[in-house]
Amino acid sequence: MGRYPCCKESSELKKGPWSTDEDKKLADYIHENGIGNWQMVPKGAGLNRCGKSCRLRWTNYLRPDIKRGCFSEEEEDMIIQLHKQLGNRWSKIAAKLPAGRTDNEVKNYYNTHIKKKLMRLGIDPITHKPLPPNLNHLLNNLPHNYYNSFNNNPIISPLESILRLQANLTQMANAQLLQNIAQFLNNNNNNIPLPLAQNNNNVPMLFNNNVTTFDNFNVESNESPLLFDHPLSTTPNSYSIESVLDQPSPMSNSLGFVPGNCDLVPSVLTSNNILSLPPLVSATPETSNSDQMFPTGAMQCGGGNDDDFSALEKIFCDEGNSSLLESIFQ
DNA sequence: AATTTCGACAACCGCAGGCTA
DNA sequence: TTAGCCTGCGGTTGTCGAAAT
Repeated sequence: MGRYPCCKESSELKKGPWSTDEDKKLADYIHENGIGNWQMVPKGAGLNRCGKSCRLRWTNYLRPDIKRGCFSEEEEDMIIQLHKQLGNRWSKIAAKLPAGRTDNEVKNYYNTHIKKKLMRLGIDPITHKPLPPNLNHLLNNLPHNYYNSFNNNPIISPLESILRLQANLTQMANAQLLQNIAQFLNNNNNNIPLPLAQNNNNVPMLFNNNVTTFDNFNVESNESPLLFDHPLSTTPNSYSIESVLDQPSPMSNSLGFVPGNCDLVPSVLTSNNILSLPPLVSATPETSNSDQMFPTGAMQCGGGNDDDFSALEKIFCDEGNSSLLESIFQ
C-alpha cells in the first residue's frame, strides 16, 4: 500500500549551499519538464539532492516570479500589519504581499529587521502591544538624586547604587579572602604582623571565624559592621524600617548605602532594627587553631577603632606586600 | 594582518494534513 | 479503509561576509 518513497534518507545526498551548476541543472530541468513529482526531480536533473531540497531551492530562490532585493517601506508596513493580524503565518503573509516574496524571505526579514525596529519603537514584535517599561527606561525617568537611609545626605542614583552594590560585594569577598590570608599566615608562624581581635561588647565581629560572621549586628551599638572608615558610627541609632521605607529611592526599602572615606557597604535592615548581612562562608573549621589567634572569635574592623584593623590595612598598603596581594585578588 | 564577533539569510528539520495506491 | 508518501509550513541551524578588536 501507499507510494514508494522516491527519496530515501541517504548520507550520500548532498546538503548545504547550492552551487551555480546545481542551480542551472535544476532550473533547466524545470523549464523543460515543469513541476511534477519533486522526488523525481533530482534523478531527472542529475542532482545528488533529495526532492525536498530541490523544491525548497526552487520555491525560495530559483522561481522566476520571485522578487528579490530590499523591502520597500510599503512592504514593511504591510508585513507589520499582516503579522499583527495573522501572527507567524508566513506563507499567508507572503501570499498577501503584492510582490513575489517567499514565506522564508518574509520570515527572515521580520526576524532580523522588523523585530528590532519594533523594539526600538517600544512595541512588542510578537503581540504588537507596547512593551512594559524596561530597566533603562525606569532609570532614565527616575529622579537623579537619592538619599542615604542613615543620614539623608543626597547620594546616588539607582544605577550608581547597583554599581556600588557590585563593588561592595566584591569588597566583602575580598575581606573574606583577607581573613583566609590572615589565618594562613598565622598558621604558618611567619613574622608578618597580624590584627588582634577586640572583645568589646556590642562591637560587630567582622572577621568571625564562626559561620555567623556579619550576622545580627545591632545598630544601637553605634558601631559599624562596615569595612574601613565610614560615617555610620555617627548616625542616630533610632531609625527603623519604616523610616527607610519613607525614602524616595525605590531601592532604599531594602538597601542603604553609606558614603564613606573608603567605600560604601550595603546593609539590610530587619524589623528589629537589626542590621544584618548574610554570613560569609567560614574559612576554617570552627575548631581550627585560628580561634586561638582571635580569642574572641572576632576582630573589629573600621569604625572608630583604627588599631583593630590597622595591621591588616598595613598588609594591604605595604609596598612589599602589594604585589603579592594584587596577584591573589586578581 | 590575524582573529573574533556579529548579522543576514539560505537551507535544513520535523510536524501535520492531504493524497493516493 | 488504510498505510505511508507528498507537500506546505514554521522553527531552527549553518554558513558566510562584514565589522570590530
